[in-house]
Amino acid sequence: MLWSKLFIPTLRETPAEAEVASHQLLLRAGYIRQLSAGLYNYLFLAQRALLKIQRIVREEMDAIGAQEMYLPALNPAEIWQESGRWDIMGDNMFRLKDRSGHDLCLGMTHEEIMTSIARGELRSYKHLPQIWYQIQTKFRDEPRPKSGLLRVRQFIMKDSYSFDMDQAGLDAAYDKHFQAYRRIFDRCGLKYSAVEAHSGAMGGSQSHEFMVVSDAGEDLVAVCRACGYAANLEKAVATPAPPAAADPAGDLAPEEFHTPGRKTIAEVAAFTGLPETSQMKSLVLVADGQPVLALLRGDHQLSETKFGAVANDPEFRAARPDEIVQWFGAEAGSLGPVGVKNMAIFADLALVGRRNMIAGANKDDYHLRHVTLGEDFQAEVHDLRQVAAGDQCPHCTAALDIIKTVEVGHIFKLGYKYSDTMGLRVLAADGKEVTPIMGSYGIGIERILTCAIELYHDKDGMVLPASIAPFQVVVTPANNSDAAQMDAARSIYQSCLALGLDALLDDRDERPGVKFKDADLIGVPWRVVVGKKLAGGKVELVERKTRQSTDVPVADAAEAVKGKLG
RNA sequence: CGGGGCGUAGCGCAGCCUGGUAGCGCACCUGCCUUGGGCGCAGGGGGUCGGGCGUUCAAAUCGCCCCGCCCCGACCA
Repeated sequence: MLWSKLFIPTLRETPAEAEVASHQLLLRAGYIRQLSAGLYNYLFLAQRALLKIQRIVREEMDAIGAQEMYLPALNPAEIWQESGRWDIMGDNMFRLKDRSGHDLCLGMTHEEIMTSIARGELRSYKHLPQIWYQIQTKFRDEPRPKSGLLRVRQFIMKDSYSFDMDQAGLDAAYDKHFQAYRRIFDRCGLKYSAVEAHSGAMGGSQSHEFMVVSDAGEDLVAVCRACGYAANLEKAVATPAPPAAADPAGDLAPEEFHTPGRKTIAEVAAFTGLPETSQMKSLVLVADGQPVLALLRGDHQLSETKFGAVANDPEFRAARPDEIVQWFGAEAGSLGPVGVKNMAIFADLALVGRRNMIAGANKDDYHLRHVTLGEDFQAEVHDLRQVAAGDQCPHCTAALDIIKTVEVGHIFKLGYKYSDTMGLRVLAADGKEVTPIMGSYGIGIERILTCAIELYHDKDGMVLPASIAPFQVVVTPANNSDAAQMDAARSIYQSCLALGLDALLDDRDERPGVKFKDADLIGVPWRVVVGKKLAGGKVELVERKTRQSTDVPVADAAEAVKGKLG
């Protein structure tokens, strides 16, 4: 295509509202423009790159036998009410009414719709297995859209759903997706890792997230550099560092002592001269309308995901100050488990085997020493704590790192949640009715582009992998008013097209510096410069990534580019 | 939702404290010039100063309310 005819509004300066590199470059390179918070216009270049990504996704999905569909984004409330997600999704779902007052919503994912298709048509085990997918726009009323295309309210998602007769079938569908995802992200040039993930409260038995390491990311992942263990922090397990001080030995009884004004773990540690690891942290939470006391080692953090799963209420909340006073007779700085009878008590694993710790006395400005789990109070023991950097890897005992990542894909075994609640049944070979088992698999299309930019850019712009760059090569005549240069450039451009390359001819009447800057900015992987060396029959072939330049004869230029692109 | 910041030409900003003519750089248009890393000269166009109400002879500037956007914490591809 001819650059002079295209709409590629590059910016010399970085717009003030953009913080992360990919957002800045997408704006500067003329890929996108913002319409509103979390809503972006994808201009020509973005659309081209996204189409290339979608093509790769399509090819790999088709290769595992998945069938593409196109489904409504506008959904009736009823189908979401059937699965129960009309209420669960809360404010994250865009809702509206039609002219006759019926409730509708904009789809966030398509489990319900896919299941509704299946239950109407799949009748026999002979119809299974099936893998269905779509590449479509999804809507989520994000509490906080941010970071350019990383977290938005309308985005393109590839989501697929598998239907199988049994667990073994699901395992096979899951594995097919795992392999297909590897091929997709490899072809898009991403550096990523598949990590064990939390599979949600309902039914999920196994789950992996495909994560790209990036400071722009919001997901924390615990990784072991020694053995390769990697897990989302929501799910990660590890052995905590040992307590900083040994517990007092002996079968001691709890003993009250005065701690005036000491409310936080740190204040009590300073006051008693004992480390935070010698204390029990008491948190009061309300799950399913019932109060729960959660106990952790003083220096540990509660994992909200783990607690939500254990308490069977992912929407749990912290207790209000007035509730705490009502239930404990003391304020939040002086709470402990001893004598608590009116609620469930959950203790974290790290408290097992500990003796004679410090805890609140349920009396303002007083704490207890010599508190021991199982002797001075009883509790259900669960894994409640969030893993911290420096904890020991559960597989090899090396120290874990915690890194920031972006989730580009997520696969998980749904189980029977939708097929069961929405009444999907087929007849098995023995004539008995069976509920098929499902899997659900997503990929964020824009996130692939965003992550590629985050991973591959320099001070001059994007350095996109050729597989997803909007153009593979740009032919740049240095001086438009030199007819010989223009003729040669046009001829090379035509040859590139004839070889099937995605080529761009920068025929703009601009100075060479402008053309070079723009080409660098938008991230075209290869550039053919037609300039002074034309007198000697040569043009330059320049690689965006390395800046390496080689001279090639005019007649060979197009073939040379094709060779470089493989 | 809680906390913080910002809103003046397409972009980046100054002006606001101390009220009185709306300004700078880039971009854009015209002409000349120039042609290997965002050239130079000359001329020119473009503004509800986010919106509303108020104070004042007079408001971008002071006060109140609202809206929008960005950033930090609770959610997801």
